Amino acid sequence: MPELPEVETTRRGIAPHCEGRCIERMIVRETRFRWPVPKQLPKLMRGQTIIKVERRAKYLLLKTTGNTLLCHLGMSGSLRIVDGDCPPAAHDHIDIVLDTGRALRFHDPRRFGCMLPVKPDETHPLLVKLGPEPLSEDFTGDYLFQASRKRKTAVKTFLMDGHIVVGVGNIYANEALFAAGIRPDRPAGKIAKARYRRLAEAVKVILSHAISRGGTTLRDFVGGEGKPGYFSQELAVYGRGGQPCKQCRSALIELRLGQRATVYCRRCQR
DNA sequence: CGCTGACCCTGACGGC
DNA sequence: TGCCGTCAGGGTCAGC
Repeated sequence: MPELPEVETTRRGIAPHCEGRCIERMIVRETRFRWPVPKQLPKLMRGQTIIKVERRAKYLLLKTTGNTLLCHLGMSGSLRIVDGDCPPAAHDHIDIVLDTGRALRFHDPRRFGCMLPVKPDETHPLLVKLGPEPLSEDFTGDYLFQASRKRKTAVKTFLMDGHIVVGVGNIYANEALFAAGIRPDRPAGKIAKARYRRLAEAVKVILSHAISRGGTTLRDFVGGEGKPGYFSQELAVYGRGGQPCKQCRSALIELRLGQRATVYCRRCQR
């Protein structure tokens, strides 16, 4: 389940194989995604050269000499480089065939992802209202403090809201709140500035660390070159409800906040 | 405007 | 063994 580190890992994996390469053709075997793939997409992209592979939030942007391809991996998606003669397996829905003889292959069993064209110099509506990147200098504890005033929602729900900050999904929200010593169900508007500074720092440290390790593989995520990320043993709380806290050994509490599994330590998080 | 819950989808897993 | 219900999850949208 790709979160920001997985998407960034994918970007770094595919960029060297894509940048400067021409799209020979696109093969679309399935169009039913979160938003349908437009019928004219292969025709639109054929012959364009990929200039740069960028990331915004969990979206990948393949900038070309024509349209930009906006791609989201959803929950189960992956984008990897395959040899041209590699036969498609189940759920290998889209191939972007490059002039190197290889192809960028979009695999997405649950089809929560998307692949959409964006005209040059346009910003897709999906990207307009996004909050700052968590690893940018715009994302600070002071910013979180300001944005959270008068908000009654749980701090974890607040942290996962893409209008506030992008790319912090369920796994990393749980982990960052543990690292910062903040209870996930505490109302966002009632948390002091100093604690938000700790939280912003924790988000940055955890995301950077996960990127340096190639993302968190929980089930079957693979990066751009097909290499799995590190497994989940470094996670302090996520998926460990009922097990002892790694810091104080008391049993971790598991509950649901906004439909999401939430795990925390009653003693270490206040 | 803020917040909650439904929804999209398939694979994994547990119970019987 | 095999069937079936439940869960997982990001992000958008409808409704209050």
